[in-house]
Amino acid sequence: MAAKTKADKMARSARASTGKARAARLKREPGKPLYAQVEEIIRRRLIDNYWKPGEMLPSEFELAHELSVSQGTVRKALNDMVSENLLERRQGRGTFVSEYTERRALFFYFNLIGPDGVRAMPVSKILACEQRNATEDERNRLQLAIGDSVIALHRVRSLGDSPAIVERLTLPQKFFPGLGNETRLPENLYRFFQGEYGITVAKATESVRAVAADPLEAQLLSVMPEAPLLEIDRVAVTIDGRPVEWRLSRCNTSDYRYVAERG
Amino acid sequence: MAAKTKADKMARSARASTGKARAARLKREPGKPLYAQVEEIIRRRLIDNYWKPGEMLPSEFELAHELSVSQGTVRKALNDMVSENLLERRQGRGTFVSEYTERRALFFYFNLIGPDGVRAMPVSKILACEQRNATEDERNRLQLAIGDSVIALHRVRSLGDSPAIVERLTLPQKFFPGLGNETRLPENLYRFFQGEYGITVAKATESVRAVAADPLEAQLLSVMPEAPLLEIDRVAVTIDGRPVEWRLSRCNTSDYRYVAERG
DNA sequence: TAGTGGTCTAGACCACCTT
DNA sequence: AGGTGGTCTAGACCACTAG
Repeated sequence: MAAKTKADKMARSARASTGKARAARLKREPGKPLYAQVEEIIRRRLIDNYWKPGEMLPSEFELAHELSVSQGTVRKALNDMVSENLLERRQGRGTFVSEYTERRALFFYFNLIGPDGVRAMPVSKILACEQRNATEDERNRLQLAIGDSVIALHRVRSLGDSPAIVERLTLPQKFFPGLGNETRLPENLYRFFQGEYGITVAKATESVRAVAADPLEAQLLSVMPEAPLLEIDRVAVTIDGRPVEWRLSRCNTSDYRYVAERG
Repeated sequence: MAAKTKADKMARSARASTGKARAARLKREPGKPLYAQVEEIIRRRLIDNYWKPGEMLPSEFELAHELSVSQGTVRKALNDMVSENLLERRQGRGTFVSEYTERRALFFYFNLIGPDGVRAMPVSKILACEQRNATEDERNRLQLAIGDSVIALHRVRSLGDSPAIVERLTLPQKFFPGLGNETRLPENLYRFFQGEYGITVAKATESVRAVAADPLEAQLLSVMPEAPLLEIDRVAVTIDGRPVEWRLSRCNTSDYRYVAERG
């Protein structure tokens, strides 16, 4: 994916010149550091898919020359964006736009782990998929207007042979043209969003609480009605802060735990 | 707390020279960056309480001179430690050792929030406090040996007038000499640890799951037996990685949520 | 061997806080 | 006014990766 052909390289150079023409030459602005302006420009190009996931950016030196700043300033901007997980840098290789790999997805967006500390990709079965107008809750969570359409998914996910999670997903229709009443979707949804719709999920906010299983959930998860379930409420947003998914998961945590680091 | 008197300053200078004598002059080591060595030295001094919480460190220039490296190298080390929450830097003021303030404690170590998004400090009531030998679970969590003694606390914490959390705390006796069968402890425990025992909690690992309330918990929290509760399992560790507290909290999350950021 | 990022230095100037 | 950290530059050398 990261391998570069000569054609790729030439295409990139061609775009680079249009980029140079487009980018106003950076000038000192009071109260706004140069490196912040560099970050904005790079962020903009990521949002516009000018540099695509997995692609290599120009070297520090090239960027510095293009934007008329020093290499050190570009370096600070790039390193800042690495800590936002937008870029990855490897000594001797280059700077790359982050991709959703299986490993990344597991690490960042699936923090249920088994008693042995191992994370496993779940297997999903879609129970229902419909298009309809957003409810009030959905409009609030996803910043939608009255009358906006959403795709609503209902699915069960299994961890190690047994059903463990019941999940309701809501996606704004406008971000996913052509995605209709699917019965089959890939397990790694965020990579699918990125590959098929150019939607890059950059981060997510989650909150969790304990709830009692309703009869349907109890049946789907093979637990007693009223059994305690862990509810995970997640809103995923793009690099530019637009919410693209609301996910409400209810998990049987008798064998799994949700982990977090503090400090 | 951060205000500096002349006496403070002179005491610091006096210690600084002993520090200089102690610290081997830094030299290039293959495979180990200079800034990493600077970090180690500073970290060591924090662990030894050579610089105490709230205290100001020498300026970049002074540290650079003392360790015979450039100011930029010291800067990188200090900024790295800021992102670990060990230090705080403020333009025009100086670099300070992090303290547990009320605000910090709430933000980092109390992530239950109300429906309005507000965090409130809970009020605790201690039900029991005993000294005894560590159980096997406790030995594993706190890295203790057979026969090591612990202080075990059982308490109920209220959020906004109603009891919301039942908590069991286990502290290795060896870290808290003289702490016995207390019935009264301050609400901000980590600041208490720091002030009274020189124990600085640097980070914590938490995992959560949903459980059913047992009869005692149900009574203490005024919920039905078997009601779903959020269990938070936390191990807090010091700067040098020694576990100093195991905390098992069971929370009524009908009004509160546990939040996390991903990405 | 050429090109990349990683480290390190030295020095300039700015923004902010304290006195 | 003097001291602090924040920004920015320019250039040197090292470590790693690739062809």
